[in-house]
Amino acid sequence: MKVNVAIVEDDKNYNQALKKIIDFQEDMICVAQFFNGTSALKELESLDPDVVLMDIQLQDASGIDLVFKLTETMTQTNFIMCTSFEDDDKIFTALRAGASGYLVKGEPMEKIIQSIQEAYKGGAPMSFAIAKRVLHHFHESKVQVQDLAALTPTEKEVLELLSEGLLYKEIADKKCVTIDTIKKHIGNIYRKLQVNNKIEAINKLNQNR
Amino acid sequence: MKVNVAIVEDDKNYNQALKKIIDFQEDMICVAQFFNGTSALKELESLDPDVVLMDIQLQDASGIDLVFKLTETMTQTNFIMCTSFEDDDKIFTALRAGASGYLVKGEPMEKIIQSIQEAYKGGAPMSFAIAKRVLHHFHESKVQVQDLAALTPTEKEVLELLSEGLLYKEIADKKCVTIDTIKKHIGNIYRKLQVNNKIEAINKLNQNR
DNA sequence: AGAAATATCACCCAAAAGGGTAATTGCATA
DNA sequence: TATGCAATTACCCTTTTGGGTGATATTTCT
Repeated sequence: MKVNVAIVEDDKNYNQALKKIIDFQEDMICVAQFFNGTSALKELESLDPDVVLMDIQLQDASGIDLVFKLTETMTQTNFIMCTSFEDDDKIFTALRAGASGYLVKGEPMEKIIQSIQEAYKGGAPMSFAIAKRVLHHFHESKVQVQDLAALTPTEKEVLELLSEGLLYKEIADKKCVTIDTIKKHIGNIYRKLQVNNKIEAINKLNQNR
Repeated sequence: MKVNVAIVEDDKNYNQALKKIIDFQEDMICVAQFFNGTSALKELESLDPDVVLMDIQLQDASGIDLVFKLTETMTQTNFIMCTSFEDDDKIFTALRAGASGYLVKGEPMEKIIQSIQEAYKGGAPMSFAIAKRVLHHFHESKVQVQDLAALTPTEKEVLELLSEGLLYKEIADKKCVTIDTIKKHIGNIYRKLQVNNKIEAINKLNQNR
């Protein structure tokens, strides 16, 4: 059984080139080519391809919006975003919208073929530049861990509950202590984290996870 | 120039097998083998390998802690975590600690070799199961976007400022309106998001990005 | 054993947050 | 044109939060 691939790409030459190289593979076939977002949005769902190569920048639509809408119903289809510029924000927006992979244009054809197979198998094919950004996204959390390390176990627990939206009183009830104790803990937390209110403390917490 | 690889793995057989297959490659060489965390922590830094294959579960240490410490100084080295069980939490903790890739044990040797090369080039090699989890991590954000969509542009802006830790008064000054206006906006935000305080509102915001 | 850190509770006070009601203006759409 | 929504301001009130000070018991470390 061949992998069914659809292409949404408004550069006609690139679209054609993709189709050719895909059809040239033994184990995959290009079942549809779209040159704009409107027709893709209308017809892709009924075609139900295994993998879609989706250009991010179309004249009449954003590839990200298309993926966002289409993934609602096409749960079996894997979308690979293709873009000519590596925009930091767009990577994460696209992945959140439901994309499985993210390639920059200019990848060698063999990398694209490999990515289609990887997406089909449930992986997350990405260009190196993109993978680096995604990694960096996680690595960012590493800064300033020493701040949180200064908190005692009780203080960490209180901060955790605070971050869930509990009031002082609710935390006190949960821990079976008075509200004054919680106030004391929170005062100490603020001093150690060098912040002045809940939000700033929670932001510090979130930076570290 | 060959890629210098170090192995930290307490399963002696697996460690040996890895070394053999690495040394068999033309373009890489195993420069060190460690069978416990202590010796790895002491000696890895001076060896300065290009890529380290790091077992997560060592008898005397956690591979994640090792990576956390070592990446502080070994900024040029790429760490690939190896684990026998795919623990959801551990993936993200490891990536945050500074790992470049994450493989489950049982990958074919060719996948491991390919991953070493990918890590060396700055990519993020991952087993399919892991890539799926990472993707899922992003896809999770997709739920409940409709809530935030109900906010007017002004309300979104106010919520954004609120999430940065600004006080009502500071938001009012920044937007050159009275504090009562801000209170009104925030009241509307809470109603639309069905929450009762800042923290809950900001949590909803963070779920969507 | 003594010192330091931690966890607990109490009281006071001011600032901030949250909820309710009401009114005005402008803009867009039915 | 009318209706509704968005944005703005005002005033009322209560609860929550944050900061300061001080005290006591327990645990931890030296």
